[in-house]
Amino acid sequence: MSTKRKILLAEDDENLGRLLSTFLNAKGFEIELVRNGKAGYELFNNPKYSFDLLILDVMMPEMDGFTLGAEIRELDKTIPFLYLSAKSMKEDKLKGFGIGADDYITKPFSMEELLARIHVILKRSQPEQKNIQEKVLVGKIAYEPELSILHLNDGEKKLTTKENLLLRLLVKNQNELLDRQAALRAVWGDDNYFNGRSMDVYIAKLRKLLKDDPNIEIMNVHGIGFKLLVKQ
Amino acid sequence: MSTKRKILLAEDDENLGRLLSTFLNAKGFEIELVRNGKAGYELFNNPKYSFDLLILDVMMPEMDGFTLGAEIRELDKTIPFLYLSAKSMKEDKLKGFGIGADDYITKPFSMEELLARIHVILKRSQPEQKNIQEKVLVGKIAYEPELSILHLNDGEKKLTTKENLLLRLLVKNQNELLDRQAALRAVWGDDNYFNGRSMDVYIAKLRKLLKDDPNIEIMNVHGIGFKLLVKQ
DNA sequence: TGTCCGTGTTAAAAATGGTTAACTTTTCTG
DNA sequence: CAGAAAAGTTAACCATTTTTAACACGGACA
Repeated sequence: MSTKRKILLAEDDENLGRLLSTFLNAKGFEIELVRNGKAGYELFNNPKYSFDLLILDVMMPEMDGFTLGAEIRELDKTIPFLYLSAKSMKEDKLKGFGIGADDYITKPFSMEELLARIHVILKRSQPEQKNIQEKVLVGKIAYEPELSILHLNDGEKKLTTKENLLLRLLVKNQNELLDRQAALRAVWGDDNYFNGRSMDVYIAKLRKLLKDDPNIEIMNVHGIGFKLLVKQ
Repeated sequence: MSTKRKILLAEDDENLGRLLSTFLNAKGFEIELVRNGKAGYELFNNPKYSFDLLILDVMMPEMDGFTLGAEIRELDKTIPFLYLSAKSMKEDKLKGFGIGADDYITKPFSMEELLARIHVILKRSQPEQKNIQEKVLVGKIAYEPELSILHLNDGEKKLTTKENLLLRLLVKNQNELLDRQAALRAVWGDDNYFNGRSMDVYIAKLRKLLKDDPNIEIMNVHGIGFKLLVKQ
């Protein structure tokens, strides 16, 4: 599981700052909020922190967003940042892009649009190169989710699509509850009764496969879901 | 600096189309202009062309921009595209981003802003990449899509049209899912039952050819599509 | 303690895919 | 332009994957 994306938010408007902070936090980001450009510059430079994205208000006290963006660009040629601005004058936008911003959003904007644009930037700026070699250890059984392969005592077992999707979910939630409905929607797209019975069939199949390691157990939580228990 | 960046512009408004075309041309891009979604899809699919960026109008005859973007995204997971739209309704924007667009620009916009946003996208989108070059290595097998040639252990194999189109798609989506219907529409133009069976026959042929490298596998994803797995 | 509901398990049915070969269409070539 | 060769499609048969059905079990709760 990947770690949280860290965002430096420089916004002097207290309300907007708190609002954005809370919203993005709820969406799974880690936010550091500063109230002026100078503080933003210092935090960016503080070696204890490192960020995946910067969101800069254009108009701020101490040091405006354009200056901040430019100074940061001097230090880091690739870190993505975007501007929030009350003005929508063309020259400002062009100035922002000229400094090297990845986006320029004018207020008022919808939270959801900001979120969508953040995702676009992160997708392009850190292309997680998919490693199909990735191997996960489930107990002492090796599992290659990208290749749908389980390495058992008596050789490799090629998993079917559904087996693989379900096992992947269970492993991702190792030792935590995997909600029944959530799993159904993720694997079958719909949580109706029949898909539920299909899933139960697949749970049985996986249990049979995972019997290889006696410390692994797929536990049922009555009426709620399943839990893949891996005892050390 | 490499060759000119190629842009596919899908815009039904004749004036705007010509204007954009001329402007971007003057800025050093090579533009292919089409007037509806269907033509856009066909040009994108034409193996004689390859693009660095797509600019899609949302409202177009034959096939709207959203559908076009979605169909293209099925065939190519990484090609960047952006929307131009007269509407500025939030849901539309979110729909556009949801499909995988890199930007969503509402009319009227300034040419200079469009240009700035194009540069941002091109800067971030991997220039080294899956855009098929002259010669590609699939595992240790060399493949020349333009010439329909596969370099196998025992000499060159000249591929037929269908073999080549299908392999090209698989290679472009290397290690990612190639949707069954999308592939059928791209290669056969229609995803009816019989074309599906034809494709299965061609998958079998390609498997036989690719057996040359044991690290290559065309995996089926039941009911969904195929995945060309290339293990290093 | 009996009944309901959710789950466990197995088997059969249905859907989808793999492969080969026959057949049809297209392209090449004399 | 005819015949051959190549390419593409359809058919048939078998294998694999997924869904559905059937029956059993066990916990929750009146």
